Amino acid sequence: MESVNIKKLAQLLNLSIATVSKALRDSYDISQETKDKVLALAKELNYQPNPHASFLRKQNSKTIAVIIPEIANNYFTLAINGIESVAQEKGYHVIIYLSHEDFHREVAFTKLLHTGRVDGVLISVSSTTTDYTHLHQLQDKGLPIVFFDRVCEHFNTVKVTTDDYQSAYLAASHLIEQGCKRIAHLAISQSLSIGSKRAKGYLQALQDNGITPAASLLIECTNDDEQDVKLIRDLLEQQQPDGIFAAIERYAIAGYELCDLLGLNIPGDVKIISFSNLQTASLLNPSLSTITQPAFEMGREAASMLLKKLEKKNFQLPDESIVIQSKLIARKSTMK
Amino acid sequence: MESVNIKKLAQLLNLSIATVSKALRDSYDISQETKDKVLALAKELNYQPNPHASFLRKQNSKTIAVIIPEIANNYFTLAINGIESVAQEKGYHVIIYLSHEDFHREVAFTKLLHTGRVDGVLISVSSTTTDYTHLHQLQDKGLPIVFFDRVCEHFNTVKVTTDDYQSAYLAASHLIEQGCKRIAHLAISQSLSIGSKRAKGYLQALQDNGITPAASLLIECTNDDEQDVKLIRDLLEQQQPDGIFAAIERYAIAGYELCDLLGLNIPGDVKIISFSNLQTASLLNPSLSTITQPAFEMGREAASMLLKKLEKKNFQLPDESIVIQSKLIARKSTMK
DNA sequence: ATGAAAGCGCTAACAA
DNA sequence: TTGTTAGCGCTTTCAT
Repeated sequence: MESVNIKKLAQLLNLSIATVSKALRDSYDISQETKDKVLALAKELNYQPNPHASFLRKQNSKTIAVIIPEIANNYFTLAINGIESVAQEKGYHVIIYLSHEDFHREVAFTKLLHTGRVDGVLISVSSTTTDYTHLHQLQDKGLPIVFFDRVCEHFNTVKVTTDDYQSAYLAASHLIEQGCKRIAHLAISQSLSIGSKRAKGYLQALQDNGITPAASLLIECTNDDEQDVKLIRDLLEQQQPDGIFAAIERYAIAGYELCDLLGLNIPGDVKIISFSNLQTASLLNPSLSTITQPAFEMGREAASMLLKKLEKKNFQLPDESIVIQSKLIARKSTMK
Repeated sequence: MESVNIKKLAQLLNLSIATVSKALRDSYDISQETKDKVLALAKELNYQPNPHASFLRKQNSKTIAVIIPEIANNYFTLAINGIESVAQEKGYHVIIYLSHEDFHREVAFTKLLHTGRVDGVLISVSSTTTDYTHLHQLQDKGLPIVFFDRVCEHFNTVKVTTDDYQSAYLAASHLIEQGCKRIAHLAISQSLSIGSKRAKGYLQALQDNGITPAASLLIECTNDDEQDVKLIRDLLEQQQPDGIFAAIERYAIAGYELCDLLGLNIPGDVKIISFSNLQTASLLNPSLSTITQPAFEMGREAASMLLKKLEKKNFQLPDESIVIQSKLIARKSTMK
């Protein structure tokens, strides 16, 4: 790779390397004339500063890491869109790491970030993460971290979430309003912030409406499709719920498939509502009632905070949650 | 960021920097004893080599760029999964760039890659890209480029595609078999490789079955949802096709929504089949017949070739197409 | 207004 | 077997 570097520009212009460097950053002790010459040549040769060399001096890489559990997931792709929109605007590069819901991979990734590869980290933790020392170690090294969606509550930084408790409460309440009595919750790992909040919202809604929650109706699903199918099938067959509130889209999809298989009518036999960012929710058979998360905005907000920290020397990431509301959209799957 | 570097290790161990460096890469002229000491301390302090400093010497960043038009798209997320699986296995980092179907952004990204930020590029070009000089310039600098899905036919490198022509031919043939006479094609930009191939396959299938293709039934859709809706609506209302073959998922979704709106029955009034990697194709109302692309495998294959080139000094990327077949899955939307 | 030179962390050629 | 040193491309302080 024979690239154009400052040295070459300097040679061609009969200037010193230092002068060229300063001209490129528009330093005020370089004459306009020289600047013009330098800029013109730089443009002509498509000069790009070497980011690695810059890093060594400036200690910044203009790169951020995004660590997420998976990517074939509408929530996360929309969040990435939000993140990328901010990154592109500010000239940052985005490295994507997929933990595949595996704590050990997540730890391995963070280890790779200990030395300058990125300037900051956006993370939504894996469902098997219960220990956050790998992230604390990163933070101790001075790397800013911002959480989104699946956050660590007791971490001194910004955490961008949606109103999981409230939305779950509304989802369960909606099922009750539509006449459901035996409402099941397909929960995601209770060690996740979103898992416990959504479950709590569900439980509270039942209680507030005089329904005693049954342990047999609160199913903690997994990351394994096959196992989830078994769990949900058992639920449908043995517990005969008349309402299902799915904590994530994947569980709702499995629910649809199983109802199909078992000959259960939605919403006649069982009504379903789910946290979901599915574009085709309204085209499903029947259309799926959803709690739609502000995925793009969450990504955007998380990235904005991180980049603000990176760009403004006096700005510290506050220890606070930024909550952006979800929307409940009732469709046919919860119709009376 | 006060990180552990080689200097610090050397000081703590009373060794020279060079010795430590060699011990870390397991050089054979360092004693086992020294190696053990070095490795132990490195592990204890969680030493990570600074990638930027390494780059300056070794001219490799262990990073690849993935440039794609968009990410909220099942094909691309699956492809990224494939790419990431290879990258993770080989210890490479993946930077994602989203061109949002905009040629100028694509060019801007490639400009940023001219100086060592990445070792190689995987790209699926934007639908507004007709000029490939930005990519030739990159290649001229010695950066290996591998295309996938939306390729540039006349580019001297590996191009990973699916059998677009053949699959389109099959899709159109399938509609004919199901009794369709007036078959429309919702085409994607004809300047894209996939756009023209899919259209050609469609046209050939009609001709081979004694149907004269009508220009009014070949609609080139756009990147703008609103405009597409108008185009498809006009098609449905004015041309009354009894079959639609959509080149990409998004057009089929729009078709579903419009049939709903216009009171057209699928598959009674109009049958629909689409290139699509939608997970919920079978849950739509009615379930959608698809040509499902081997997205994961395509990403995996493209990344494998690129990394092979990066890792093996004597391997040159051949000027060839690697074609992985798609599968036609007939569902209710094309039922007789 | 311009240039010389040090140094960021690392590797590798060469010396000891 | 270990150490010294030059240099990757850049920024920045300090001369000139």
